[in-house]
Amino acid sequence: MEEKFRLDNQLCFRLYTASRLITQAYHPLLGEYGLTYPQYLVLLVLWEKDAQPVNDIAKRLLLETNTVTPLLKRMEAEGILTRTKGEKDARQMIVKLTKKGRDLQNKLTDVPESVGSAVLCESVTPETVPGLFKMLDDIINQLKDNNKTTD
Amino acid sequence: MEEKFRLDNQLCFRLYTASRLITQAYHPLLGEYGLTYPQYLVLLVLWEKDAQPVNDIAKRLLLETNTVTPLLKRMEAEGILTRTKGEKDARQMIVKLTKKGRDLQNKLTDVPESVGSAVLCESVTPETVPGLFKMLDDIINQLKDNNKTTD
DNA sequence: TATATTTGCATCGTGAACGATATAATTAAC
DNA sequence: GTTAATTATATCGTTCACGATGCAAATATA
Repeated sequence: MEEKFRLDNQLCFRLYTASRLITQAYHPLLGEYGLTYPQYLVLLVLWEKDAQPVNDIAKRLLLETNTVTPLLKRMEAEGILTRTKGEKDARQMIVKLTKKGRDLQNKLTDVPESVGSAVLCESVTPETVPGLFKMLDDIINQLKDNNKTTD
Repeated sequence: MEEKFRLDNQLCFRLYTASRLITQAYHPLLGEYGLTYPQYLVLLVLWEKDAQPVNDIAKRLLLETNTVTPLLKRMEAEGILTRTKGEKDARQMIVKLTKKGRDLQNKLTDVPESVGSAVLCESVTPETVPGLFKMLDDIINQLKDNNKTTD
């Protein structure tokens, strides 16, 4: 009874905490440009491929549209992107970066390395990161399917 | 420029997503008893050691008290725990489990294994989990210190 | 071509996270 | 023993997450 409930035996608590702490590490870097971490994720998606419907962005980030929509609206209010009705499909909202949104990539050029180096430590090195990625990807794929089929 | 900004190269996005998806896996199991995942974490802490001040619970979970206080109030409203002023130090609020809070441990007895097995996959096995734990712990310790010294 | 179903997005409500700030009790400094 | 600094907790405002629900456009079915 005791052992399985010990906080120190919980994978989820570690993931939850590590996620929160890395997000906090991003905070001062992104905050300089008025961005939050989820907004930064949206930028990563749009820098890879501009002009996507809300749904594609949500799917890429494994989030629901009801999370992404308000997030996009705030970014629109900041002048980072535009949301325009799709021409082919009037239900879609096509999200496009503005010049300001594109320019942010240059301003944030040091962010990935800065956070990356903050994370490096004894057991997390350029050699071990691929293995860590593999495990996290497997967990994500496992649960992504699981949380859908169990509906 | 391209490569370092690719979503697929981001450790944080993986941690963020994995954390969210595992939390979602807990949801149906905990929801049955009206609990959220952070509330479950509070229970884990109190099951290990009952009658702790708010600060000790917050420190254990690496959360701020302004996150934990409202959480505890909701749990108090549910009759899971009590919050009473400390006798030795009147600033402290001592958090104690009620019978209902203690009894939840028996009701949730299958939760750890249930979620644990949902996560198991090719690269995440009883053999590899300790290594994963080590990496996450190192990241957490690294950033825990970092986010404090950089103040 | 009507009607039913699905799809894409939005709105609403609740519960975290967390920075900033406030308040009261304790401790330290003088 | 006042006053100053610290500590423990709480309050407030903003931004996610996300379940539930609503609505309009598109697609499938009869």
